[in-house]
Order: sequence, then C-alpha cells, then structure tokens
Amino acid sequence: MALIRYICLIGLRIMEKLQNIRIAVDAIVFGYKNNGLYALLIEQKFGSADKYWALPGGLVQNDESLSDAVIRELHEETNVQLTFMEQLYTFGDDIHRDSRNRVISVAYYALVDASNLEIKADTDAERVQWFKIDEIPPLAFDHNLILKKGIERLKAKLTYEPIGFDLLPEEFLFSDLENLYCTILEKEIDRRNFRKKILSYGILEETEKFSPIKTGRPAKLFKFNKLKYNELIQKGFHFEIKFA
Amino acid sequence: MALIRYICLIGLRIMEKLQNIRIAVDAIVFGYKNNGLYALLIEQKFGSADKYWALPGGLVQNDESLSDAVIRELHEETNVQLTFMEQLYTFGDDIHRDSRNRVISVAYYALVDASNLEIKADTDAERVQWFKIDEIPPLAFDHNLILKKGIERLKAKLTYEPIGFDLLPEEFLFSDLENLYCTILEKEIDRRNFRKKILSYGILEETEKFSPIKTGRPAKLFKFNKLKYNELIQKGFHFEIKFA
DNA sequence: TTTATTTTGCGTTAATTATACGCAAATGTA
DNA sequence: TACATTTGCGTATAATTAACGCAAAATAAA
Repeated sequence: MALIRYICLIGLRIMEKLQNIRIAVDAIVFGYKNNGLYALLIEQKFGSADKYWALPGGLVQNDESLSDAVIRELHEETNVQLTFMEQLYTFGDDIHRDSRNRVISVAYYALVDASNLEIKADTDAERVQWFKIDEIPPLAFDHNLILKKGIERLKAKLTYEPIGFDLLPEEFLFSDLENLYCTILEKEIDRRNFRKKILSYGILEETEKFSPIKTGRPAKLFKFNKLKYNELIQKGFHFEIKFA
Repeated sequence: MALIRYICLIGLRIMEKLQNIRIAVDAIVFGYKNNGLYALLIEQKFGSADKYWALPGGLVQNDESLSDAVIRELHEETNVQLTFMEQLYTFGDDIHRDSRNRVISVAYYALVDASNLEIKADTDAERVQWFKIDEIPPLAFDHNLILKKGIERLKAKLTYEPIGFDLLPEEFLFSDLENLYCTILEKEIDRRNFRKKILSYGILEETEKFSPIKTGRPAKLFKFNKLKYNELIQKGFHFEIKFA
C-alpha cells in the first residue's frame, strides 16, 4: 500500500510538470439573408440550469487536423455547406477564458449561402439558430470577443477579396451584392459607381435569366466567375472595394 | 503487484482517450540592417549529431498566456527589445509537423530595431544569429513554412500600417525608410512621390539633427510621431503605401 | 580654386481613378 | 394612360497617382 501511494505521488509530480492545456476549435458561420448579416449559434448546456448560446466548436481530437476538427464539429451540429473557411485567431491570452480548465481556442470563420441551408434537426435537444449580428445575446466563454474579431475580419476582407459572393446564391442580382456590401460595411455607396467598378473587373458573368421579383425593371442574374478571377490574380490583379 | 498493474492499465486506458496535444509558440523576429531584411534564428540540437536552425520558441507553460510565452522564450535566447509583436497563424493542420509528438504551434512575428540590438551571449552553447531573408537554410519542423507566411504578412502589413518605423532606429533618414520599403516589398518606387506621400500624412516629425553620412547633401533625421498617428486614426485616417 | 559627383528636397504636368450626378428603359400598378 | 419603382448606361468634375525636372548642399577630384 505504501508502494502504491509512492507511485501515485511520483505520478502527480510528473503530471504537475506536464503541460495541461486543452485545445479547441470554434467557428463563426456567417450567413446573409433578409438584407442582414447573421451568425449561427448553438445552445450549450452546463449542468441543469445554465444555458448559454455559443459558437459551434469543441476539443480537437488527437489524430485530426485543426481544420478537420472544425468541419467535424460543424457537421455534428448543422448541415452547412461551407463556401469559404479561414483561420481567424487563436485565443489563449486569457488563461481563464474557460473557467473549468485551461483551454486554448483556435477560431475559424466560415461563409455559407444562407438562402440554401438546412439546419440540422435537434439532436441531443440542442438548438441551432441564426442570430442577427447586432442582436447577439451574451455568449459562453469569450465567444462574444471571438465574434467581434470575426466581424472585423469579415469587414476588412470584404474590401480586398471577393468573398461577398460566398454569402450569396450562385446566381444573384446586382442589387443583392450592393445591399450586402452596404449592410455589412455599414456604409452608403453610389449604386452606379459600385456597379461600374465591379463590372470593370470582368469577374462577373451575365446569365440569361432574370430575377423573379415583380417590381421595377427586371434585373439580370449574375454569376461570379472564379476561374476568371484566379487568372487575373495570376496577372497581378488586385480586387478592391472602397467607399468614401 | 497485480493491483499495481491493474491501476496502471486503467490509467493507460484513460490516457488514450485524453487529448494528448502539446501547444507551443514560435516567433519570427524581423530585423532590418545593411539594406536587407533579416530573421533571427537559433541553433537547435536534437541528440548529438542533428543540428538545425529554428525559430525561437517552445512549449507554453500551464499558467502563462500565449504572448507571455513568446516574450519569455525570446528573453531566454536573446536580449531583443521588441517594437512590435502580433500573432501570425496557428499551425496545426499537419499532424506530424513535429515527428516526436503532436504539437500545435501558435506563431507570432515581431519587429526590432536591429541596429540597436544585442544578441545574448551563448548559453547552453546555443547559437543565435541573423539570417538574411533570402538566405534561410532548411529549418527544423515546418519553420520554413511559418517564416514564409510571416514574410507574406509583413509585406502586406507594411502597405497598410506604419510598421516600417518599428524596424528603424528612433531617428532615421528618409532614404532609409524608402530603402526599407523597396527592399522588403521588392519593388521600385519613385523617391520623390514616396516622400511626398508620407509627408502629406503628417505623421513624421523633423528633427534638428542631420545624418552623419559624409556623402551628398546632408539629410535631416526624422521621427515617427505615433501620438499624431493615433489621433489621425481616431478621425478615420487610413495609412497606405502602394506602388505600380 | 574650380569642376564633377552624389544625394536631398521641392515642384510641375499628364494620366488615371474616384465621386457625384442625370436620365432613359422596362416592368407592375393606380 | 399616368405613375412608381428599379435597372442599366453615361458624363462632367474633382482628386489622386505616376512620371519626371531641377536646384541646393555637401564631398571628392582635377
């Protein structure tokens, strides 16, 4: 019995010196619908009473890459068809961001075409829901902070890379694109100058179809030509949308 | 004895399920001297024969924030006086980036005024050395990849935030600043337009001093006025240096 | 002492890009 | 038929960028 106790003590000594930090991934999923920017949140339960909305995410498995972990976690909770995903930032400066253990979170942000998305039926009685970006409730851990950083990044990226298209359906109206930029960047733009600029890049394709909306002059549907965009990038092209 | 064995077996079972991922930080320290961009590397020893140059870094301690870990690791190896530090990216998609264990690395990059820097005397017979950015040897782990990403980020950031000053002495010549931009961005700029643009921002202060260089017309020394810059940022100012 | 050489510092002009609008075309609706 | 609405194209002006000229202030060479 003394021996067992001795072994355990040595074990504890070793454990104390070992790194005891967990690593998680969290994802912001952005969607654009009804002329507004939304983020996907899940309801998380701690114990019996405490309920919190949180970003989808969880611990990374030993044999899985970070981005695979994000994909897996998202798939467990939703049926999202991501059109874009990128690492955002790693949150590990606040040692007590998770009150239970030291957890470092590698945050990602992703875009989806929200108009064409099914949220998975409740499993485990967990709820998944879109929240308008300016109506986000207090979230678990430091997830409000993560989300804030994600929105900043999205705004910045929108101005120098054509990721706006990843929030829209395959075929979209010019007015949709324009609204998306105005709404997310919270700025006014001149409709005509915006159109001129985007068209001048030559990265859009006209389709033969027209919008099904029955008000005003019928509008052509456009498609983003990613191939063409990549070609241009090779030649040194630089996408940029700026406003006054 | 059977009991001890039993306990150990249970212990092993538990361990297998636990997350067994280590977390490290690595730092790129950029310096600018002799009209060239340099990075600080340390010599790392594996066993007896294998020697590799590597980015300074190491495992994060249980009770220390990520950025503190970087500061500590850098302090253990050098006497660098950082003028800028920022998180770069977290490398954890290649599960075998460290062949011994699964290690995720949160990479940072930092800037120093290399003209005014002491590298610490060899401790542990470890060497620390500046390497010109286009003469980097094969590095340990995926550190070449990290460095590549760091250079990309530095180049990008240089064009939209005034971090070039963090690579120069407190007081510098316009030609130094110009050279720094040309060298790092690998582009030619018109000296006169560059000067005009930077001066138009009103973020530089003239000093009464002149350069000690004894060739050509004596040049004024300038200082970056960070206070003024922050004021301007508040008013919506946006720093930008672009070239053809 | 004069002349060349080098680097700084300030300007001017032309080309390009951004901004602010005007307005007709194509639909549905009153 | 007149009106409201939204699209699609155009034009004038302002602002910015790019390209270049040249004198001033020092040292080095003739």
